[in-house]
Parts: sequence; C-alpha cells; structure tokens
Amino acid sequence: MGGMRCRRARGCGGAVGRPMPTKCFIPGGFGSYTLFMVVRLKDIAAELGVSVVTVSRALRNRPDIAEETKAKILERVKRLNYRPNLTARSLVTGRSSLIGLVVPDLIHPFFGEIAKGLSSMLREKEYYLIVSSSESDPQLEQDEVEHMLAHHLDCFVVASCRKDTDSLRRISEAGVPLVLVDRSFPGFRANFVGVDDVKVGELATEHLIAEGCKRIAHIRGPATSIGDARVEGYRNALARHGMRVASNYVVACGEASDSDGETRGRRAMEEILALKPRPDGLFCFNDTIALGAMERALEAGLRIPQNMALVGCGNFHYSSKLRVPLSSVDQKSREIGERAAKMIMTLLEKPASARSRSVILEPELIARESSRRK
Amino acid sequence: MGGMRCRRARGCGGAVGRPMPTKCFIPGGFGSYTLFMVVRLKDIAAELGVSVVTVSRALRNRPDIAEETKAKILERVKRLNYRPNLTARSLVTGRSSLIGLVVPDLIHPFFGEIAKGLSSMLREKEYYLIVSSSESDPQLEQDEVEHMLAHHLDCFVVASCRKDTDSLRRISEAGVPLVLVDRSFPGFRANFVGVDDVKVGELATEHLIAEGCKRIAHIRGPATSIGDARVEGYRNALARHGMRVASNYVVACGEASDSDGETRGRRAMEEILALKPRPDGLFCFNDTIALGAMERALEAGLRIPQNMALVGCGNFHYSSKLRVPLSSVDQKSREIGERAAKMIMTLLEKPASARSRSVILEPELIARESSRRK
DNA sequence: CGGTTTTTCGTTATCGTTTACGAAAACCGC
DNA sequence: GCGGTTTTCGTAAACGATAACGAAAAACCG
Repeated sequence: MGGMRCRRARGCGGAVGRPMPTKCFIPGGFGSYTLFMVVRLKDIAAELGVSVVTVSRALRNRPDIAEETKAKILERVKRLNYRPNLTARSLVTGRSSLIGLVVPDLIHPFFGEIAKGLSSMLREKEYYLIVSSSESDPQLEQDEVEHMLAHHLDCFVVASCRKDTDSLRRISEAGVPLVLVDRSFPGFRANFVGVDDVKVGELATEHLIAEGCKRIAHIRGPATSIGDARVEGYRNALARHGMRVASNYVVACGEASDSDGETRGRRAMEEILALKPRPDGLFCFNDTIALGAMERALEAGLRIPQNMALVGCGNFHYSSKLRVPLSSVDQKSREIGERAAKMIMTLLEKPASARSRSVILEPELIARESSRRK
Repeated sequence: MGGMRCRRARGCGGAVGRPMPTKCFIPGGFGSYTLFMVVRLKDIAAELGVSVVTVSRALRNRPDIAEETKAKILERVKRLNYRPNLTARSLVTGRSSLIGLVVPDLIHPFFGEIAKGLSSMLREKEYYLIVSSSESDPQLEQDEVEHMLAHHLDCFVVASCRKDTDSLRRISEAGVPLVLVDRSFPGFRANFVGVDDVKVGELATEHLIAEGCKRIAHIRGPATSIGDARVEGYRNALARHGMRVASNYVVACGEASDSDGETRGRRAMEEILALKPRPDGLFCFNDTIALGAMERALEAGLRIPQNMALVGCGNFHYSSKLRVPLSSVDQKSREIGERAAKMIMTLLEKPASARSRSVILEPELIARESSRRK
C-alpha cells in the first residue's frame, strides 16, 4: 500500500502528488471526505515487485506471462479496483474506443433509436458513443465534425444534413472510418446503412392505391437523395397502376428540418386543399409533416381517411395514439443503429478494406386508421 | 513541407511513419486515395524552426510569446489545418473536455431534451458529451459508470435508475464532479438540477380540483424520491381543499420504466375503473402511463374529460396531437439540461467547492382537452 | 554603458500506457 | 552438460501534448 498517490481532493489542494492511504479523512474539515486514488500500473507493479509492462501484459491477457504471476497481478488489480487509463492507452495505440455520432436532432425518435441501437451493441465491445446534434445546421455539422476529429475517434457515424460532402470528406481525409446512416451521397463512396427510400415511396403509394385512392398527392421532402428517392417511388407506384402523375400533386414544403415540420405540413396541406380535383390520398415525407397536414385537414372539416387517406413515414412510436392513428412507413431505425454497429466492428477489426459496404434495409408499412378505407 | 508523416492509408500499410507530401496518390491502385496527414506540433515547429513549446504557446494564446512569431505560427497552423491531439493534451492536463451523460433511456423525450440542452450549451466551450443509456437497468448503470470512469471524463451527469447510490458514490470517490438530474438522493450530497416534484403533484391536483373534479385518483410512480414527492403533492392539494384522500385512490403501477409504461397505465386504469365510487379525475405519474390509462378508459366507453379528467406529466411534444390532447405538467427538460451545463462549467472553472448546489425549477401545467371541463 | 528587469523561447521532465527488443531463466534433446 | 529453443520478464523508447524551469535576447534605466 505504499507508493500511491492522492490526486484530487476537496479542500486539500496541497496533497497532490504525495503518498496517501486508500481512504483519507481530513479531520478538521466540514466532515470527512473520501479522497480519490489514482491507481496506476506503476502502483500495482511497485507493490508486487514486478515491472509495469508485466502488469500491463497480465491485464491484456498477453501470452508471454506466467500463469502464476498473472493470477497474482489480477487479484491485486481487482482488489484495488484498477482500471487502465484509456486516455494514455489511446495515445499510444491510436485507438480511443470512442465512436462519434453526428445527427441532425437528438430528440427525433428516429435518431434516438439509432443512437440506442448503436450504443447497446457497441457497449459489448466497450466502445462509447460521443454524440453531437447538428440541429440541422450545415455549418454546425461541419464545425462539430472538425472539433470531434481532434478527439481522435475510432469511427464516425453521420446522418449528414449538408448538401455537399465537405464534412464527410474531412473525416475520410483524416483517415477515420465512416459510416453514413439514413442518408447517402451519390458519388461519395462510403459505408452506408439505411432503408431503400424508393421502396418507401412505393410502399406508401401502393398502399394508398390498394385502399382505393384515385388521386394521390405527395408532400415531398427536401431535395436530397432521400427526398428524391421517395418521389421516385411514389411515381413508380402510380405508373405501375397506370395512374396519371399530375405534377402539381407533388408539393414541396421546403427544407423540412423536423423541428418545424409540422408547420410546413400545415402549409403544404393548404396547397393541397386548394387543388382541383382534391386528392383523396396523401403520402407525406415524414410523420411530423403528416401530423401537421392531418391537423390542417381536420380543421378544414375533412374526414380522415374517408375524404383523404394519409400515410407518413418514420413510424414514431406514438403514431398509434394520435387523434387519427397514423399509417406510416417504418424506417427500421433501431435496426439501422444495430447494423451500423456491426459494420463498425468489422471495420475496426479487419484491416481497413478499400471497398465500402452498404446495408439497405427493407422498409415496412404499418397501416393504421388514417389510411384504412376498406 | 518536409518532415510530415503519413499515418494510415488504405492499401499502403508499409508507408506508416515515413515522410509524405500532403496528398499522395498511389498510381497502381484501384484509383487514387487521399492519404491522411497527422500534423503535429512537432511538424509545425520543424517547418518554422521553432520549438514545440513555442507552437503550443501560440495555440493556447499564452502571454510569453512574441506577437510576430505567434502570427507566423498561427498562419501555418491554419494553413495545415492543425488541431491539437486532445488525447495527448488530456493525458498531461488531466482534463478531457468530455462530459459523461448517463440516462435511463435515450429515446425518452425527457432525457433527449436534457441531452440536447446540455450539448448545445457545452458546445460553446468545446466540451463533448459521451452518452450511455442504462435502459433502466441498475446493474447496467453501475457497469457503464465503471467503464466510463476509465475514460477520465471531466464531469458526470446522471439520471440514476438505482435505488442505492453505489454508482454515484463510485463517481465521487473517483474525484469526478457529478451533477444529478431529474432524481436526487436524500442523504447523498451532490449537485442537482430538477423540478420540484411536490409542486408537480400539487399543480396537477389543484388543476383537477379547479376543473371541478370531486374524486381524484393518482397512478403513482416507482417508490423513489420522485414518485413519493408527487404523491405528497397530490395529498397536499387534496388536504388544502379539505378533500378526503382515500388510500385506494392511489394505485401503484410497478417500476414504471417508460418502455412499458403504457401497459402499466392500462393495468392501473383497470383498477381505477373498478373503484366505487369511480374517480372523476386522475393524475398520472407520467405521460406514458397517462397514455395507456387514457386508451383503456376510452375503450371502456368513458368520455374524457367529461367522465374522467386526466393530467399527465412530462409534456411530450406530441401530447397535443393525441386522440384527446393530454394535459400535462411540464418538467422543463430543456432547461434542466441547460442549467446542468451551466453548473458544470462553474464546477470546472472554479476550484472544486465543497458545497453542492441545487437548482430546483418550477414545473408548469399545460392544460389541454383531457382535463378541461369548464 | 553596466546592471537589472522583462520578454521570449528552448530544454527537460512528465502524463500512463503500449510496443519493440533483448536478456535472463527455464526447458529441451542428445 | 552443452547448444538451442521457449518461456518469462525487464529496459528503453515511444505516443503528442503541457508544465516547470532556466537561459538568451531585448528592453529599460540611471
């Protein structure tokens, strides 16, 4: 118990660097404060009369150490509650056990689920998640990525809100593995996990057709690969059934960041209500927009789904609790997180393979009252 | 541009440690890959013919450096896109710029908001958030804390799901500053940010009384300080109006982790429906439970709020979109995050003050259709 | 202009760990 | 009992930064 150090203590500043017993009470103070001990390899080594390296070897289960000494060391390590200083380890190994997650919005259930899926899988391998919410602000995203690079993370998981690939390119240039989620960038080669967004559009539209809708409109999302893909799916489905695609039936609602998606949904619905003939089916880019649209439609006296059937996307867990339970295309957010985690683990274990992998999940339609007309 | 190193590269393993130009193309490969450069203090120093320490000084804006050399260095730093290796810095300074956040559930909007509030404030000071979801599992929480301690975080923010203070005690013993959010532990001195939960119970109950309810029931939460405080508030309000507190009007619904809060809410409502006389007002521990209760009540043919007025707690942002928009006590989650961030910053800037601080926010009732009877 | 102060910058040690290498000890076959 | 392997362990040098100290250069002052 000899050579240990007391590092920080409330009200005992001078003691830094001096030997201390495991617990240390300051008699004169406001009471007794337990001081904290930094147990280091050095301490354990000194106690047992072995070298630092030997202790390190025991901890990392290296082969070149005698079973006997290893047992002795591990016993002491356990008793002293030693944990290796990952900062120091990281400095020399170059691996931090930290994964960076950059999403547009932490509160959005979609990204929340992804974070949860990621962290629950990464936990097993003792990786931790350092998160950043870009608040759907491209500049902020870039800045955050830049700062996070300084932490030398082992891998980035990014749902980018930028139109260009500048922040992603910075990550690649820094040689840090990267997994895109939700949104990919054509022309930018990277690992990707997400759903098939064309399929999303198809599923929603096919469903509305199956429910007997004749004039199906679409509130489209931003002009990103996702937004475009869903429009494409919508068009595919209509074409497949020989239905006309009136161009004014696709209404844009701006750069739908989800925070104000609802207002945007309301505004878009205004446009749709003005259409002649009025659509009897509507596929919305996401649930938030669908929510706003639904509210506006109800205010206007429409009955849902009788006058207009509605399908959203995202399948928020409260979709079923709404005034009119909302049909929605599930984006498999939890699974996206888990698959991304798996991808990260192979990325980090295998020597960096040049090929980038994509995992495209199948979306799933959850039909609820807002679209059930039969 | 001389002494720089190429660190990692796809498909060029052998080059590690050798000098390389800023960009490096491998002619024979599958194409051209940009290699990444580790720019270090050493590199900048070598280029400019100054010492490492001088560069370090320029970067940290220290006084003991000539303006001229500082400018020269900063120009080069900027041009090379240099960022200090925070891992290395952390090792020597003992400060990691990382804050640990441990919550029971990342998807829960309450904790999501807290995370958002925290990170948006901490961002300014270039602190980052390492998050962990304990999934409401006490053992998991303990393990996670244990692991996170190895990362030598600057501060912990914890919404503990444990009945004891073991994990918290570990943090204190390690000498790491700690801020509790949402839930405090009587007898355990620590910094705290949360709402006044007695007030929560009072607000909800007073409101129901004001709306003319005569027999007010309560679905209580777990037997924690929070659960107890809300019951206390509920009792206070009733007592204040001379109303009888029937003990069977307070029904428990188990350890409401929020994931299955809804089922628990349904079950609790079963009990409540069986009460004679049937309550005409109900205050639920949280919105999720309220949601389940509401559903069950509607199924049973009750009209809300006419037959039974309902108030929840948490004020989820979709509360207003429900079948019957839900009245709810707002817990100021965003503000909790922001105040916690402020607290952290003073904690880290000021020399560790022995006194622990508490910020108790005032909850606010948001009345909606589920309780409006007048 | 000598001496003192101030400014500016470099040298050395350190943070806690791992990697590379080599030495000692133990084991082996003959 | 001797060369050669194998096991086990220690020494030294990193990793990239900062802290402490001291020396050189510049500025100041009477």
